[in-house]
Amino acid sequence: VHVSTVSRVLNGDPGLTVRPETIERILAVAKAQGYRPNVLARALRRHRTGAFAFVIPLLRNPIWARLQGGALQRASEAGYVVMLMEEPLENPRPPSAYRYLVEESRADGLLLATARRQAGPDAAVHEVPHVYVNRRGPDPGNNVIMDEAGAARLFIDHVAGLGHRRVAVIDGPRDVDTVYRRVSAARRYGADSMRELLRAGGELPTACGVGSLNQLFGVLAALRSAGAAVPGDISVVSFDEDECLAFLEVPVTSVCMPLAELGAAAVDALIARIDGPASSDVLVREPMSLVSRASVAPPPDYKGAS
Amino acid sequence: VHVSTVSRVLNGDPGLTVRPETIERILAVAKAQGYRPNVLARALRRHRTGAFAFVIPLLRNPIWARLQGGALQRASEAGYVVMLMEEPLENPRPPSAYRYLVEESRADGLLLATARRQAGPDAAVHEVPHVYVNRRGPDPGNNVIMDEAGAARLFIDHVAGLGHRRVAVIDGPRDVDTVYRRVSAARRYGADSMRELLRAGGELPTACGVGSLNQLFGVLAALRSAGAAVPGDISVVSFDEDECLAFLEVPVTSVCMPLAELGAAAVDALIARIDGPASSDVLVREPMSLVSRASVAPPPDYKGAS
DNA sequence: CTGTTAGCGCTTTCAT
DNA sequence: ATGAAAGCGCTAACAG
Repeated sequence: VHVSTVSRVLNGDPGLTVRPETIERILAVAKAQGYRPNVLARALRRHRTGAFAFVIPLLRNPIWARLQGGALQRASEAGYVVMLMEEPLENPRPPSAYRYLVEESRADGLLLATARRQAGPDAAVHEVPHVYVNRRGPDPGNNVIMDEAGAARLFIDHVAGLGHRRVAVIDGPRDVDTVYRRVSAARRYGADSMRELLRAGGELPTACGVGSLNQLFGVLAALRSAGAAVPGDISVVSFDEDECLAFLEVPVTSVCMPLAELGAAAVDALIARIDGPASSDVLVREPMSLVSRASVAPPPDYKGAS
Repeated sequence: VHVSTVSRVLNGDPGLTVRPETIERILAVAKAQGYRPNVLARALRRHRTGAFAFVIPLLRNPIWARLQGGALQRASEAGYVVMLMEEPLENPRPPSAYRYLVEESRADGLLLATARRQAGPDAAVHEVPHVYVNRRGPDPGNNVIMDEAGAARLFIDHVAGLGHRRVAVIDGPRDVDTVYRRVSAARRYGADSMRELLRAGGELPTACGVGSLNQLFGVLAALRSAGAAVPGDISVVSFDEDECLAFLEVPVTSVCMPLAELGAAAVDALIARIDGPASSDVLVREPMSLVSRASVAPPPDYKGAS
C-alpha cells in the first residue's frame, strides 16, 4: 500500500507492471475513500494546469454565448476547465495583457476572442500558447476562423435567386473589431446606415444583410420609422442567428453560422499548440445554413423569373 | 538575495522586517526579470486556489450573462478567477456533481446558479463552500437572492396606478426551476398560457407580467395571432430587462433587476463562506427599476382617475 | 534583519 | 512487482 504505486495505477502508467491483486486493492480503497488527486500538486509536477482562459469582450452578445458553449463542452471532453475573462468594453487591453495567466501557471493557453488590432506581430503574446477565435490576430498560424465569405455567398445566392439585383450589406467597420463598440453604438450604427441608405434615394437596395443582432435592431427601427415595409419594400437578412428573430414583428431570416463548432475547433487548435508548436490557421468548414423566415421576399418590382 | 526573503517582500508580510535597501533591490530584480509567482505552488502551500467555479444552466439566456458579468468583475477585483461550468439542459446533474472541483483543489468554492430541487438538504454539497445564486438551495444560509416580491410590487403598483384592476402574471412553474425547460419550451409555455387566458373569455386581465424574455416572445406571438393589441387591449410587462425590448414591434416595458449586483453579492458571500462558516442568506437590496416603454397604457375601459 | 528548514501532494527516475 | 527519494515553486515557522 505505498504511494508511488498508487500514482502509477491511477494514471494507468504505460509500463505498468503491477500485480492484478494490488491493482484491485488500490482501486477499491481509492473509491471507498472517495480519493481525488490534487490537481494542484499534479500540475506543479507536470507543468500542465489543465485549464484554459477564454478572453471574451461582451458576455451579453448571443454570438459569444454560442462560441463559449462550444468551447466549454469541447474543453471538458478533453479534460480541461476554462475560465472566463471578460474584457471591458471601454479601454480594452491588448491580448498580451493576459499572458500572465500562463506565466503564473493558471492556464495552459489562451483563447482570444477579443482582438485589439496592433501595429505588428504581438511579440508579447506570441511566446504563449494561444489562438485567436473568429478573428485574425497579428501573428499567423494561430487563428481559427469561419468561412465568412461563404456566409455572404449564402445570403447573396438566396436573395439573388428571388430576383434581387441591388443588395447591400450593413456591418461594422472592419479595421476596428465590432466588439469595441458598445451595444447601443452598434444599434445606432445600424440605424444610421439604414437612414443614410434611405436618404440616398434613387436606386435603393431591395435586400439588405446585417452583420449583428444589435445592428439589426437599429436597422429595423430605422426602416419602421421611415415607413419602409419588410419584406414588401426591402428584404432583410441577419448574419447573427438567434431564436428571438422568430418572434419579431416580422420574423427575420438569418444566416446561421457554426459558432459552437468554431469554439470547439478553437479548443482543439489550442490543445495542438500546447503539445506542439503553432502550425497553420484553422478554417472551420461546418456548413452554414440559411434560416428562412418572413423577412425575405421577391423585390417589389419583380415580374417573375428572368 | 535569498528566496524566503523575496517571498516576504512580494507578499507584503505583516511582520515585515526588511532593510529598505534590500526591499528595493528585490523589487527591482523581480520587475526586471518579469517575475511571476507560480500560483500553483502558492496554492498548494496555502490551500487556496484563488478560483471559483460558476455552474450555470444556459449560456444563451441574457439573464445569466448579466449575472456572470457581475460575478466576474467582483471576483477579479478580489483576486479570484472564475471558471464556468455549463450545466446541460437535458439530464442536468445535481449541484453535488461539482463538489469534485473543490475536492481536487481546482476551486475554492462553487457558485451555483442551477438548482435541481432535491428531497432534503444536499449533504453531498454541504461540505464544500458554496452559494446558490438567485435561487434557494436545499440548505439554508447559503442563498443569495433578490427581492422578487419587490419586483412584483413594482409591476403591480405601476399598472394599478394607471387604472388596471385585473392583472395576471405568467411565469414558469415554481417547483421545477425555470432553467430546466428549454428555451423553446419557455416560449411555448408563454404562448399556451396566454392562449388559455384568451380562451377563458369573460374577465380578461388588462395587464400581464411575464417572467422571462423567452416566455415573453411566446406571449407576444399569442396575442398577435389572437388579434389582441398591445397596449390597446392588454398591457404587457417583462420581468427580464433586455435592450432588445426597445426594438420590438411595440417596445416592451420591463422591470430591471439588479442582476450584476446579485452576481457580485454572490461572490462576496462565497468569499465569506470560504473564510468563515456559512452564516445566513443574503438578500440583494439594490433597487429595481421599471423601464417604461410603449407596452403599458391605461386599461381599455378606463374613464380617468377613480 | 535575513538564511535555513520543512513541507504542500503529487510524479518519476532509480533501486531494489 | 514495488519502495525510496528527489523535486515541481512556493510559504511559514524557526533560527541565527
